[in-house]
Amino acid sequence: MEQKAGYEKPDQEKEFVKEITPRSVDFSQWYIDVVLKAKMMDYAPIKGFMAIRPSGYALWEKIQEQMDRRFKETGHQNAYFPLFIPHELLEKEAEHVEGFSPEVAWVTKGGDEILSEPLVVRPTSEAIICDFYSRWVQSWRDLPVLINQWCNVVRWEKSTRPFLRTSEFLWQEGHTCHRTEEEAEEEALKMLEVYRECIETELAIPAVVGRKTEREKFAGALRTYTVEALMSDGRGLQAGTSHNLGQHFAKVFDITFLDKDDQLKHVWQTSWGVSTRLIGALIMVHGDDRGLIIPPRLATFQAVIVPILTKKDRKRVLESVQELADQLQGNIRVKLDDREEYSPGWKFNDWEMRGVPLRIEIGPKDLDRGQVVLVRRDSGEKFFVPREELPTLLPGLLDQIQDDMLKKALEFREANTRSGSDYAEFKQIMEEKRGFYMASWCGDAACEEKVKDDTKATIRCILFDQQPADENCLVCDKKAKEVVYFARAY
RNA sequence: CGGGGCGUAGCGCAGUUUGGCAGCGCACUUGGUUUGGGACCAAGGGGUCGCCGGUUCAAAUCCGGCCGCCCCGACCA
Repeated sequence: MEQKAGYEKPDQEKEFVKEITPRSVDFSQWYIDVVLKAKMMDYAPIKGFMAIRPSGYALWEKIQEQMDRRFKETGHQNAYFPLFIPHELLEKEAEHVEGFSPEVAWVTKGGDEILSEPLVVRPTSEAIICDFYSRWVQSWRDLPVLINQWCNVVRWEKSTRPFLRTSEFLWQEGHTCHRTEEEAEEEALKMLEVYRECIETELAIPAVVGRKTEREKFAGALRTYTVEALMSDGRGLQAGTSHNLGQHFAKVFDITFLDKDDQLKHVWQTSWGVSTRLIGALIMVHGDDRGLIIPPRLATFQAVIVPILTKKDRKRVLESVQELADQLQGNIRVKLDDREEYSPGWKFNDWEMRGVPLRIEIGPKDLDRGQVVLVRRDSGEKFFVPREELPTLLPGLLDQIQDDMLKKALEFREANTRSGSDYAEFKQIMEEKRGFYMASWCGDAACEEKVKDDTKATIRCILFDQQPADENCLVCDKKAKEVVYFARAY
C-alpha cells in the first residue's frame, strides 16, 4: 500500500456523502467523484474530451474575470486568432514542432475535398500569431505588442484527467513583442507575478515561482518560468507558465522592425498562459471528503439560505427567508434554496458537495429568537447570530474564510516542503510523504534524469536568487549551481 | 505503446462458473404524508445485456473477431 501525504483525521461525525470516496482511500477516485458529483464536468463520447458544466464553467468565468482584469491593468488587449494552423507554419520553428508534433490533431479534409495543404488544430498559437506579427510589426513605434487571447486548444493526450489534462482545454495565451531582450524578460517575469498574485489572492492557493530546467521548458522558448502549487496529496502541479521566447520565433517568422538607430532588428517575444487546469488545482488544494470548498472570492454563490419548513410555520419561514435574500443581495452573492421537494438535510449535503462557502439556516425556532444559523464550509463551524447583524457581519466573515483557506493551504505546503542533501532520505520522502523537496543541483540533466528514474519526481522549478545552501549536488555530489524544488507532479 | 481490469436501465451493480421469463439499489414519474444532517408509503415508466459473426430448440451466459472505457507503467506544455 502506498502512503500518501497530508490527510486530515477522519471526521468523527461520519456524515459524509456516500458517493464520494474518502481521500485517504483513493485520492484519484476522490477527485473524479468530486468533479462528477459537484456537476463540474461530464465525460464526452470522445476519449480525453469533456463538457464543462455550469458549476465548473462559472468557476472558469470567475478566474477569467480576475485574470483578464489584471491583464488589462498591465496594458494588454484581447484579440482572437484562427483555430487552424497551416502545417508549414507550425514546422518553421524546429524545437517547437518537435515538442508538439506527437500531440497535434490534423484536418486533412474540407467537406469532400482533400486539402492540398493539411491544417493542424492549434496546440498553442505561437506559429499562427507570429505569422500575423511579421506583418503587423514594421517600426519600433509598433512596439511593444501586448496581446492576449482567450481560446481553446487541442493536444492529443495519451492519458487524461478531467481539468488537469484533457485533449481540449480552455486557456488564455498572451503573446507579446518587444524592442529589447531586457524588456521581454521584464514582461515574462511581470506576467509570472500576475499569475502568482492572482492565484494566491483569488484562488487562495499559495504558489512557488521559479524557472524551468531545459528538460521542462516550453518547446522553442529561451527560458520558461513557472508557477507551481502543491496539491493535498503531496503532488506538484504546474499552475501557469510564462516564457521568454527570445528571438527564436522572430527569426524564423521574420518579425523585424526598423529601430531608432536605423537598424533592422528582430523583436524579442514572450508568451504566457493559464488554463482550466486551475480548476483542478482549486479542487485538489481545498477540497475535502465532503466535496468542493470554493474560496469566497471565486464562488458564484457565497452563501446559500436553507429554510427549515414545517407544516405549521411554512409560510412565515418562506416569507422571512425571501426577505433576507432580498436584503443581502448586492451585499454578497446569495442563493435562496426554497425548493420544497428536497429535505434540509439533502440540501446541506448537496451545497457542501458543491463547495458553497457559507450556509444560512432559518427555521421556526430561529424566527422566534431573531437569529440565524451560520455554518462555514471550510471549517464546519456552526454559530448562531442575531439576524440584524448579518449584513454587516457577512462580508467580513467571507474575507475571513478566504484568508483562512489561504493560510491552511500555506501551512500544508510549508509542512510538506522539506529540504536536505541526503539522497537516500530524499528518495524515501518522495516515495512516502511526497511534497516539495528543496535541494542543491549541479545543473546536469543526467542528475535530473536519474532522480526521475529513481523516484518519478522531477525538478518543478529552479528558485530565483538562491545560493545553494549545500555546496554539492543532491544526486552526484559535484559542485552545485542551483537550488531547486523536486516533486512528483501531475 | 506494454501489463491488468471492465462493458447488463440515467448512475452503481448482481446474474455469466453450470445456456431456460432481464433483476436489485439509487435516480426518475404520479398521488399522499413529511421537512433542524441525503424522509416515508403506495402505484408507475425506463433495456439493441458494447458491436459483428458462430454453436444451439434456446445465448447476457459458450466460441471467434472487433470496438470502447478505467487503473498501473511508458510518453508528455
